Amino acid sequence: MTNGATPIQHHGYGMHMNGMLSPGQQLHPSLLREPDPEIDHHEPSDEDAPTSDDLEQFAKQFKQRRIKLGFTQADVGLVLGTLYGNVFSQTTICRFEALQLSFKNMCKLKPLLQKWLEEADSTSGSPTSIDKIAAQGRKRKKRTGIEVTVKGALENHFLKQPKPSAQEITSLADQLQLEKEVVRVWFCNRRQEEKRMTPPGTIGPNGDFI
Amino acid sequence: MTNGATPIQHHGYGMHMNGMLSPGQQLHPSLLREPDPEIDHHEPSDEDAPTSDDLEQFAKQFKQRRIKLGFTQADVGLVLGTLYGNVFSQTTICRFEALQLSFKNMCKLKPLLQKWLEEADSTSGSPTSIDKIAAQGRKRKKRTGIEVTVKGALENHFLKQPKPSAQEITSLADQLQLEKEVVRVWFCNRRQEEKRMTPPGTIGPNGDFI
DNA sequence: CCATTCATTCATTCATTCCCT
DNA sequence: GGGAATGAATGAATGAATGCG
Repeated sequence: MTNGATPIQHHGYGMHMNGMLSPGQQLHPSLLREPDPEIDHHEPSDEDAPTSDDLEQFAKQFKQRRIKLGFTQADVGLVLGTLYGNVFSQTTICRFEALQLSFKNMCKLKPLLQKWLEEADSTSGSPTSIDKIAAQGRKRKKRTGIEVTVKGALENHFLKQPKPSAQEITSLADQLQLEKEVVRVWFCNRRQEEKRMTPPGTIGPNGDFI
Repeated sequence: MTNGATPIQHHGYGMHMNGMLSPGQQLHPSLLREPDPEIDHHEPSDEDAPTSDDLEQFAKQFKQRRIKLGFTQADVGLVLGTLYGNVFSQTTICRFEALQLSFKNMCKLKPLLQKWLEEADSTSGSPTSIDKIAAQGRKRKKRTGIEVTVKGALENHFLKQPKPSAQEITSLADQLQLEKEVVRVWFCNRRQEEKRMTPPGTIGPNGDFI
């Protein structure tokens, strides 16, 4: 649900109505200000091309400040929308903090988050209307649960061949009793994983980079 | 998970404004080092994956020492925060001692508690004031009380089908006169329970493992 | 005070969209 | 048809409130 608080109980299922925060979620009190009129401030002004270290550093700092200020990841995502017109999900903020985005993507988001951080201090509780854009209706495929053992098999294949051909996918899907599409998507996602700032297997026990 | 390493993160922030410790309680630094004959101490070196037995052993030992030292579970949770930056609730410490966390979670917490245990003796002054970040009002949903009979019904369904679909949840909620969300959360929690080191139904009357 | 139950926040996995070419 | 950005749904970690003895 996500809908904050309405007692209304059932709505059609399968539809989205998304965009929502977790149920019962109450937004940070100071949420929402007006959209910044000059969204277009993308001067090459200062921070261009950050280094990996910059990003790592910033991400850490960002997280700390966010927490101190009492915002959840979801809050931040929403505020970005009201500030700059781009709403982001909790997922994305989470990934940013954990450096689980591509370098390029990190660079893109950094300025937005940075600006938010700078402005976050000013208090003000304006009310808000989070007008969630109402949904649009496509029904989403039911999430497929992949067995651990099956995942292992996929992982093995990936190590041998990260970009299987259509046929390989088909036969693999066949063997593993999965839809072909599911297998294809799995590989897409797995490949993306390799491209993050912190690819699988690069983080030490303490969160240090290797 | 893709890899065994723990991801960066740590949590423990919180805005809790409560004062959970009772006022009278003072952590007293009477440090008695008791000669525990059979401490299974791994070298301070690092954390290698402990076995279930290690954990069980440690948890028991930890509890004993904690009590001897005169700390409550809440105290420990708080001190961890001041020592290492991660505050934990009484609940979490309780779960640790009772092995009611996932194996992975137990492994994560063990080093911290171990370290605290080692250092607990040397203290005497309790430094620190917990920096309370002013939390403010994000309102929490009122806790729903679920009737015993209703719980029974949920439990039955769980045994048949631990992962009900959205529709099942809806209809169940309908039958039981509960909010859909409450039902969904109930199932989430129930599933988690199964994943603890000591799942429901595995403890004998004496607290022994089965 | 400790234990348990309902609830929230953070992390990960499967899925979708939008280019591209 | 793939890659990149991004999200919903789900799982995992953790807590507040309550129960209880």
